[in-house]
Amino acid sequence: MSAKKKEAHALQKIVDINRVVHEPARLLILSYLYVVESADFLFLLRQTNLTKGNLSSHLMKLEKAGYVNVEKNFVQKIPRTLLSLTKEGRKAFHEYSQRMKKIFKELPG
Amino acid sequence: MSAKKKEAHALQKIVDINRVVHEPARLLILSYLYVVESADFLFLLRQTNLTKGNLSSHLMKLEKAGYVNVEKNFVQKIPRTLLSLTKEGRKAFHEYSQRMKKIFKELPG
DNA sequence: CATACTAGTCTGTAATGCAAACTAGTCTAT
DNA sequence: ATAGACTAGTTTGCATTACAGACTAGTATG
Repeated sequence: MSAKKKEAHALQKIVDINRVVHEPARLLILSYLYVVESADFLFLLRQTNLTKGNLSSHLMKLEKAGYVNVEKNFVQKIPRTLLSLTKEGRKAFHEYSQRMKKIFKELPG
Repeated sequence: MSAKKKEAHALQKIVDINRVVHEPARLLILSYLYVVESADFLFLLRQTNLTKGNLSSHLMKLEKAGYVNVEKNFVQKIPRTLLSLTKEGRKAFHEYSQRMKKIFKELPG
C-alpha cells in the first residue's frame, strides 16, 4: 500500500484547494501584493490587465476573505486606494503555494 | 522591438491558465486518468468523492473540450462508462502541469 | 465651458459548480 | 411476481462567479 496510498493522498489534497486563492485573477493579484507588500489600485490594474470592475470585485472578495487590507486616502485631492496583504492573506497564499508545489511534485506529467 | 519587452514574467502566465484543467475537481479527475490510462465512472466516483451529478457534468465538460473519451458499453447487462484521456487531454494536462510548476517555482512563498 | 483624465463602484449577464431529483434497468428475497 | 435495494448514470434547478460595460464623482487642462 506504500506508493499507491501515498499517491492517492497527494491527489486528495486537490479537492480542498483554497478557491479564493486558486482563481487565476486573484492568484495574480496576491502574487503582486506578496512581492511589493503594498500597491495601489492603478498599479494592480496595469500589472494584471484586468478591467476595473473585475479588479474591484476580486479585491472586494479578497477583503471579505480577510486576505487584503483596503485603505483609502487622498493624495493631493486625488483619491487613492492602497492594497496590502493581511497576515491571514500572507499565510493563505503561502499555504496555497506550498500545497500546490507538493501536489505538482507528486503529480504525473 | 526591444528585448526588454520579451522578458515575460512568470506571473503573467497566470492569466492564461487553462481553466478547464485548473478547476480542482477536473484536475483531480485528469490526474487519475493520466495515471491509470482508463477508468470507469464508478471508479472515478469513489476516488474523487464527487457526487454523481457533479462528476457527470465535469466529464461532459472534459469531453466537450476534447480531453476525455467517453465509451459506453455493457458488462453482462450492466451499463458501464469507460473514460480515458485523449491525446489532447494528455497534452493539455501535461502543459498545465508544466506551466504551474514553472509559475510556482518563480513565485514567492 | 467642455473635454479628457483619474479613480473607482455598480449592474447585468452568461457561465460555472454543485447536489438533489429523476430515469432506466438489474438483482435479490419473499 | 413483485417489492425493495442496488447499479449507473442524466437532467434539472439553484446559488455563486467572473467579467465587462455603464455609471458616478471629482480634477486638470485647453
